[in-house]
Amino acid sequence: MNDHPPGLRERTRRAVQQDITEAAQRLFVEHGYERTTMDDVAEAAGLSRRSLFRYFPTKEDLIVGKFEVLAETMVERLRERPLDEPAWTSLRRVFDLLVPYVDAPGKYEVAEPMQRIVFATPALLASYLEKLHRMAAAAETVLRERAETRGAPSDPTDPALPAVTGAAFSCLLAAQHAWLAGGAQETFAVCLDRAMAAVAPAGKA
Amino acid sequence: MNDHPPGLRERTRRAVQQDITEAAQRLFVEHGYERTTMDDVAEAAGLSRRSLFRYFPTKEDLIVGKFEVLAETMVERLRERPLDEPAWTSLRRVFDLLVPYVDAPGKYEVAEPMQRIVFATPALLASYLEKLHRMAAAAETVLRERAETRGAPSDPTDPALPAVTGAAFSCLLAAQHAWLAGGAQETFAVCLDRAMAAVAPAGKA
DNA sequence: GCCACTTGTGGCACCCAGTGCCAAATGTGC
DNA sequence: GCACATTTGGCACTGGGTGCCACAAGTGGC
Repeated sequence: MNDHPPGLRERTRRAVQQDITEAAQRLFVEHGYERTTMDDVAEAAGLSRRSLFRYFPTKEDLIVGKFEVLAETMVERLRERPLDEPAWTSLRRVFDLLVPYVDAPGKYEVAEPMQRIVFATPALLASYLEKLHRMAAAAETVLRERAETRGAPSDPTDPALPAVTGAAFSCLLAAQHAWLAGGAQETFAVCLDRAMAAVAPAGKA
Repeated sequence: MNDHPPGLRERTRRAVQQDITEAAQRLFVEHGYERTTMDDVAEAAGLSRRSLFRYFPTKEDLIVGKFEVLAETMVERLRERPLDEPAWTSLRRVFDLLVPYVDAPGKYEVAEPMQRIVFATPALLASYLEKLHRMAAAAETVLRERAETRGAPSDPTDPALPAVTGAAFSCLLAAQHAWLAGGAQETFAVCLDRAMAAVAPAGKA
């Protein structure tokens, strides 16, 4: 709705946001997530606690906040997939969006400790799982629309579609976990392929 | 380790716990989860805030706490399944443990609003998803052990097994959601069957 | 350049979940 | 009954998060 070339306002905001995440991640790696307070982050980022909360509404968002944007991009990509493609394949292709986030050259050193922190911190893991769940729900909606334009019944009370999309996201999570456990010796994309091949639903839903 | 016949101590504790959950659920249904404070619950249950936190370490546990026990029972049941049974089938059978919690006669009126609250409250949903994830991890461990006693390689960095167990739990979640959406016109067990049939992995992991 | 106007900032007080500590009450074993 | 362990509740404190408000800073019109 708003595609002005990014004004100065917006750019400084993004810059500050970037500064904050970097400062926060540094602190989290150094002292641990739970032992780092929002005051610490604010001080390290050079702004007031009150303003910090205007950039990141919750502490969790300092880490898992970026998935908000990702979810939207994912939905867009999903719409662009060929209409006759099986849902499972579409989802696999859409997950490629995550790849640059984890094993792009150079990104690993940053992404890896963050992911470890997420899996090690109950509150963060919970928040992350919830975000994934919302992404899955959004994906499900798109898939349902597509099924209908293709001319399918798609009973909203039938658990088949949510089950399949949910399973796909479980594979995503399993792949992420395996990638971490294996010390990133394998590509994330390879882990993802393995995980999704292991489940590979029969029904095209 | 401790199977004394439940002493008086333990019994009163359970009774109080029961009272608290009932009071809490009543308040949650009446005023909503987030607008109900722990002080409110304490007062309604007739004990001090401080003691309330000794029975339920977090507010979320007032609702999703019971899953702790459930997870243990699930693991036990999983061990009792025949060794040559495919993981997917074992998991389906184990999920039957949940059935009495949701559509036992009479339980519906209590279980249904609680589930709605969980799905409607981000914090609760997150907490619930995390518990499911832990259950899945526990199940995965058991399945891995079983695979090994059966004489299988089971590389701990292979995402196949976690993917399959994760997918199964996704089906569980989808079934629950569908059951709620359908106003419980279908049995929960039926929803579960439908969801798991829709995914039905090819590899036996 | 000044003037209105909108937007971002920081400080303050506040709410609520959760914890450590301690003294008083209450139950348990002998 | 007494000595002991456990439970309880009060209190003060931490930390995440919000509403409010006064003030600074960018923005646009002239």
